[in-house]
Amino acid sequence: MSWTDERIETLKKMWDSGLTATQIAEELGGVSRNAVIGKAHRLGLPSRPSPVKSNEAKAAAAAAPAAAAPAEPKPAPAPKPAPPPAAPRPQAAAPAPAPRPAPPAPAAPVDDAEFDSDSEAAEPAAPRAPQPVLRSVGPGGFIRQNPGEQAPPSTPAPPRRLVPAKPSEAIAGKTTLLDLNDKICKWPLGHPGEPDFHFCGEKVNPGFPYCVEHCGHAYQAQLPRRDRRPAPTMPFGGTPRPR
DNA sequence: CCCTGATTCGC
DNA sequence: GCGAATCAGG
Repeated sequence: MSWTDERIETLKKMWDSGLTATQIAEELGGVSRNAVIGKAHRLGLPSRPSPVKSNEAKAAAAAAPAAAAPAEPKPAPAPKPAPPPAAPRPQAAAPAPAPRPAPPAPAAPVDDAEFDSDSEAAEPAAPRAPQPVLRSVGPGGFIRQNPGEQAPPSTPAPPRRLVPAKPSEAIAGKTTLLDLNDKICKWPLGHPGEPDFHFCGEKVNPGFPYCVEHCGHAYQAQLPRRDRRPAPTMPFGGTPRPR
């Protein structure tokens, strides 16, 4: 399989949606997850929380002893033909202030307790809210980071597809991956790979990856423990609606 | 073990 | 440019 324009586009969007390389590979078909990752990097797509610590400082010595390392534990920073002006290794790439769905976490129980105007100001309309301890919940009931907050290296474990990729052309008028862009709500509905998997598609709340409505679901103040329910776990995109 | 993404390097 | 092999952390 070759990287056609459409396939690249799909890759970008799925990558941006926080899907794992494996999921993307399966969805695209004909490619391995390595291919997806390799392509993603070649495309310059933003790095995502990887299990591997990003030791920028010491990373130098961690080159590639596997390929050809006879027996020379020479940690000497091989003076490679380093480009004079530019930085040697653009390892630290932390641009996207935009939160992305991923970190699984003890689903934050969200009772249908509404936030009145006189209550906590957890309005999504206030992206730069001074509140430091304002957690939010992502599409699977995942704890999310606030905009501008760099994600701690939490293990991304988006729900796995349980069904093989299907042609899935049963969806018409639905917002598919191909329809995603910076302006529309990326709130996923259904599971990737399922015939009816699609995205919200509403206009996003500026500064957020979701529309106003889904921001309301995604960004909520952490409720007091006492008010939590044991496990209101919500499957990936399981029709997030107030209970 | 499994998973993940990052990186390298032969093609 | 591509991606298998490999690395490395969780």
